[in-house]
Amino acid sequence: MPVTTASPDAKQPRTDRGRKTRRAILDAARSEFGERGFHEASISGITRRAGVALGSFYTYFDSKDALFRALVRDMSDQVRDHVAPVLQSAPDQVAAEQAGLKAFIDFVRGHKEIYRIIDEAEFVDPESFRAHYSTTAERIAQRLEAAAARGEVRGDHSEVHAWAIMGMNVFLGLRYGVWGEELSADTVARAVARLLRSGLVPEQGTQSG
Amino acid sequence: MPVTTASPDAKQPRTDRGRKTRRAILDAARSEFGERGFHEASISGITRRAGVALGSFYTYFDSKDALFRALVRDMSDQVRDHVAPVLQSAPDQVAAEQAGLKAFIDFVRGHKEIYRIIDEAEFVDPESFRAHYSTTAERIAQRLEAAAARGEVRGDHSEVHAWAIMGMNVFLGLRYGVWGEELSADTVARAVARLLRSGLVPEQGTQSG
Amino acid sequence: MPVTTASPDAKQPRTDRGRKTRRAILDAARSEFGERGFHEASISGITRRAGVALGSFYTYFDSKDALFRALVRDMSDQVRDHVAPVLQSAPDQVAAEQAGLKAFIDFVRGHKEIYRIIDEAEFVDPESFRAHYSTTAERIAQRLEAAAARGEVRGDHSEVHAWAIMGMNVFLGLRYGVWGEELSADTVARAVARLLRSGLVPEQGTQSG
Amino acid sequence: MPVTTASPDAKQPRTDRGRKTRRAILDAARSEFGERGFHEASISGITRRAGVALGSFYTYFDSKDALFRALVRDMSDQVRDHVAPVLQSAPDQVAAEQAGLKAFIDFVRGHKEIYRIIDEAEFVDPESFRAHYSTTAERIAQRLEAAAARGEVRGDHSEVHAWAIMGMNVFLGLRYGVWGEELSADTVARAVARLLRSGLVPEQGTQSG
DNA sequence: AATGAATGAGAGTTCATTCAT
DNA sequence: TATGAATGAACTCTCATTCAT
Repeated sequence: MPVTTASPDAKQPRTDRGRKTRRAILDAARSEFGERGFHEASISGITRRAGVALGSFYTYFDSKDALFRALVRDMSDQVRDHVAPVLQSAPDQVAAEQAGLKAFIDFVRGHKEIYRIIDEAEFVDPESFRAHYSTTAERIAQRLEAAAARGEVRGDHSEVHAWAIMGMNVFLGLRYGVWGEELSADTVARAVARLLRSGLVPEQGTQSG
Repeated sequence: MPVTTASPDAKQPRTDRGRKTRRAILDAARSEFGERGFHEASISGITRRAGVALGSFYTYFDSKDALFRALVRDMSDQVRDHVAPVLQSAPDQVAAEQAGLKAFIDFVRGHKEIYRIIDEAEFVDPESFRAHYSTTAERIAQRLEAAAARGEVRGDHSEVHAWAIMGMNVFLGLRYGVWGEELSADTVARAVARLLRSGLVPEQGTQSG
Repeated sequence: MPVTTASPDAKQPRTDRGRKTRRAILDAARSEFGERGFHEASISGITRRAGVALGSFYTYFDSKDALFRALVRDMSDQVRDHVAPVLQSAPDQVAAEQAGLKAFIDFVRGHKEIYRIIDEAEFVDPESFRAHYSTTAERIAQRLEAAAARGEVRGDHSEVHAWAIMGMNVFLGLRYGVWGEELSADTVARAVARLLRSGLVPEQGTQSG
Repeated sequence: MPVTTASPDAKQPRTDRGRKTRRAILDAARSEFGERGFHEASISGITRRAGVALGSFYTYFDSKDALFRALVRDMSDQVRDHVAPVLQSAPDQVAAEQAGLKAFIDFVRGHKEIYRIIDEAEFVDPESFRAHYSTTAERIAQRLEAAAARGEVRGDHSEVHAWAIMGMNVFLGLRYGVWGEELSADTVARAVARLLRSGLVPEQGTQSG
């Protein structure tokens, strides 16, 4: 069992058959919650999709809530794992954010249920919801501060900037990842990078304040 | 019949007493939905808060869903009405967005339930949810395009910029309006305005790309 | 007020306006009960059809049940009033029953709601239901006995015969009055008369196997 | 899968325990619907009688309506199964109808709830109601036509005769099966048989006034 | 470990009836 | 006499959870 994500949920399967059942339930839950939302989703619907008996659910999860929490953490981790690598290899911080946004939109296009699941945590399990966004924002803020130390960006208001960037990313992911794909992920990310680099106002150098 | 607010819900009260009851139910619903969320909220809880009988609810609303929809539209309109005026008097577009964000955070601080209600529409009544954010983004995009015509901002990718700005505003409202008030609305709005004006990267003029 | 049907329902209107309102409610009730049945029918539906306010209903009727009872008695009387006259002028008893059945089917074709209303009394107000059919059967039995005294029919088992005749009439009315009109009322009545006159078996007495 | 009773209702029990529970609910429903009628009957009343939890009802039936439909079909089949055998062994068609009516009245005396249940279908599930009576009448008509081919009865108007016979049977069952037992089933059946054989009119042709 | 029947609290909704105006 | 808002008991149905097998 990995140390970092030792879960307090217990109910870990002890046999191979068990592991397979648990995995089937988790996958089914992702579809069910994604398609119908937490409240409309039902345990019986999940076990039906998973092809296991209703009662088996409680062999692996304590409750509907516990399953949902596990799923939110899982998806949150998946986003991070998908985006984190591309941040490393960028030449500067703005380029890193650009690459991150592109990777994020790409990920979202392949996992459209992520919005319904993470956003619904606001109602089902506010702690998970707060944890997800607080952690994400903090990571961005740390990157910005490191970049500021390297002189790449201004160092004031890193937290505000972090939340602003996260907000942009989330809504652009919703708009161009889930709702429509009129623009390529790359186009969107480049437009945002330019905004981050020099703002919206043209001909910066010649403006008199 | 006024064109702007003609509601298709019927069930409008015909007496003063009726109007007062309907208003009481709406107010109670705002609290109940805000505090407990749509699914945890109950009609009986709402009528208890409103001080009317359970059955009276159905004198004015067709269903729990219909009430929720009415509420979402109502709050959506309220935000717009609160923010719109301050946009007019700004000297330029960036200043307008700054004023708008400040007004928005202020509004949110006085109506913290707005997030729970509008966001939950994603699950309860996706159409309202989409309508709210699509409309909001379009309004921003139009402002940007008008500003571009005046030479105040770049005119490319107005839609992307609009969604980016809306995303920033929403998350900053959540962070500094609902979750905490460590920074003044003005401080946050100024930080964002500077980002919009000239980006995150210092000493713009001397960078060689 | 006629002596014979002095109703204990009280709530008789005292003005012309009142009489018109009461009549409107009764007519509306006939349609509503006929179309939707007693339980699906609603007082508000009836008053809506009648074009009067909900509360006005209770000015003229004590309850939904009382209205229903009034209606059953009313329709029961109407059938009788429609059928009775034709019985008088028949040359013999079988001819009378033939004329009665024809008149009944004709009446039913113009008042298809009668079955739903009278039959539903079995559930809503069993006493009305029993009263309607017992009275009808007794009337037939008395006619048969009078006819037997005149030598027109056999005199044994008049009650059984009365119920048999009533049963035939009711189901033929349902079949050829309400459900379909493939045969004329006259054809049906003549077929039944022949059955009553000489039975179903051909050439009595001379049958060879 | 047996062809004859393949029910489209799904929700069939898979264990013996389940089969017993389903049966208990059906039996309880028969009593409850018979005593109180469809609308006054309640699911909770049924499950209370059956000695199972309220929720268990929905393990085996989709709705109150679905249960009612199942019951109507069940009782309709039971009558047929009870009456059909005695029709076979009669020497001629009139004798068959006599035996059938006797069997029917006997059955009704042991199952007085059958009228309330089948008749209420007119309001709750008109299709079942029509199906029951149309099918019954058709069966009688076919018997009459076969008998006509054998020269036992007249062959004209078989459908009218079938509905007439069914109507007699139904009302005589109500009168002497459910409402009172003043006459034996046999007496009633013999009186009807004589009517069918030779009509109501005495000594055809030799009557002197 | 797996099954699926059983449980019952709790929800939204309807509508006959009352009553203040 | 007429109105229509207010009432609340009662209903059907859902589903997370438990448990005997």
